[in-house]
Amino acid sequence: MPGTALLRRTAVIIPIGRLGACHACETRLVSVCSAIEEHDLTRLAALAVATKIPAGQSFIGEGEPASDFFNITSGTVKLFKLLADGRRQITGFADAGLFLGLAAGKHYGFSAEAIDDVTACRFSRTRLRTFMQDAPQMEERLLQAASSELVTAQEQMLLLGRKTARERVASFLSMRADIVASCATATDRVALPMTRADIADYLGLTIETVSRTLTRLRVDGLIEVHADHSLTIVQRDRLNSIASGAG
Amino acid sequence: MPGTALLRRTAVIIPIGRLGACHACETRLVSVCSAIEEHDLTRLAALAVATKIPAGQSFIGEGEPASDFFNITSGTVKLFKLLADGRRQITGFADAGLFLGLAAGKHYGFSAEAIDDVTACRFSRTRLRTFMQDAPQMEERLLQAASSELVTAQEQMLLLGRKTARERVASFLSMRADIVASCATATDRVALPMTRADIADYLGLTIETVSRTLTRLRVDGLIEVHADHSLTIVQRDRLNSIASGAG
DNA sequence: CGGGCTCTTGATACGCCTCAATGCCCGTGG
DNA sequence: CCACGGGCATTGAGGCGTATCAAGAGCCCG
Repeated sequence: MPGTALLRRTAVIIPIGRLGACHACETRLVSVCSAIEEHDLTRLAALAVATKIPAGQSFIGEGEPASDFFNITSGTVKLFKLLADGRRQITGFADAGLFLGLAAGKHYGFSAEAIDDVTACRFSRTRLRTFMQDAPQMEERLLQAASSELVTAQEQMLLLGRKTARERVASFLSMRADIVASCATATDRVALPMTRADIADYLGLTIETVSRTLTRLRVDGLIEVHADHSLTIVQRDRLNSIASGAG
Repeated sequence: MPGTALLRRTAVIIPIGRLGACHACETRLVSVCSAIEEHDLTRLAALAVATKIPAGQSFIGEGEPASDFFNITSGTVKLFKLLADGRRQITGFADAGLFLGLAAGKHYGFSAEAIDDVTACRFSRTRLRTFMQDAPQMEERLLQAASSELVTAQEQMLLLGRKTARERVASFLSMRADIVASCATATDRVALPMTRADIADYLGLTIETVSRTLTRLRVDGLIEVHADHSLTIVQRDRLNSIASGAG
């Protein structure tokens, strides 16, 4: 069976204090906080607890009471679900700017672990709910965020249910390239902070198939793989057409 | 390739008028409208257009401007995405009470088609947005609905990425049984209004595999299949344990 | 320089897909 | 009334894509 993984849990997150830094937050423009007006930002800042999460640290466990939301400000997080025998499905990667914790009722429906060193703003759910009663733009923004995540989720279902390994990997690379493109820092290098095992568990494949598929994409001249966990997409259109099933 | 399907589109939905029937709506208690207080219901009713959608009718097309929300009041709808060559992934079935259209930005990210005869309340997105400015409970309720759909979506990703055919079918039947159980009408019969092709496209399998798997579950004494597109689950615990990967 | 981890590559196995045939149900028309 | 046709479901035989098992290379870090 594919997707075997161990769940390491240590309940240590390092709060680095209420910084009141929402005004200066680099990710504010792309994140849910962008909806908040100047005079409300100070109140929001009072709710936010800036935290550091070291690489490899698990900080949300499926089934635990859903007490907090997180807004990632740097680094990358993986979200996943497990079966009893250890098979793992990564349901998404959360990069800087992403709001985390919407997919939860009373309890989290997923687990979360930092891939590299992560900084995030933590919000108490109950306090944020109180805050939203005075700041309906925030609630509207969260609804937008949830809608956008639903679109992404459905796209991923299409990938998992109907795409071939080659199409899945092409889709993944294309997606990652879009994230890079949306950042200010212009570069043609696509960073892949996650391991092959993570990519495999995200795409519903095995490590070996991901590796072989990447090799074939490289041999076919579609990508160039670099040593530092990054790669360059040489033929973006062909990659996209493969990703959409026309390749 | 599995999941081949034709998209039939005829833009006919039959409006049967503003009924002002929100107060009496049978699905109100389970649907998003449950958040609305009595004195606001009349205003909501003025927005809702009750519509009939005949079986087989497509009424939302992926990529079209997302103009409306729908609240299903009877019947079952399938939501799906297509690849260029016709491969299809059904991302969900929407039964009575479900609110439809959250997974959309400016344009719908999916298509929708009635499986059997469907009745639904149609809401203009822009008008509903206006309504929500005075009725924040509605917005909060929509956020809840979106969260709940996200949880379901992640569960489905786990199914599509990591479960075997047997586990997928067991999960599907268990899910359907839960829906029946949540209804007032107590019965041990699980109705399957959708075809084998629909089930296959929902589970990321082929018609034949679904059929064979159902046969095996029947031979193993876990279910009884009836002639009228319904079945009975004989051993619910064993089915559940198969569904969760422990089978 | 060794140990562990990640990644790649090869040989083989297997679960599900593909292709094909048959049966069932039901609406239609003679 | 039955013959016919089309859609849906079941079942079987064989093939293919991805998983599994196994080995080795590259790399980081102590």
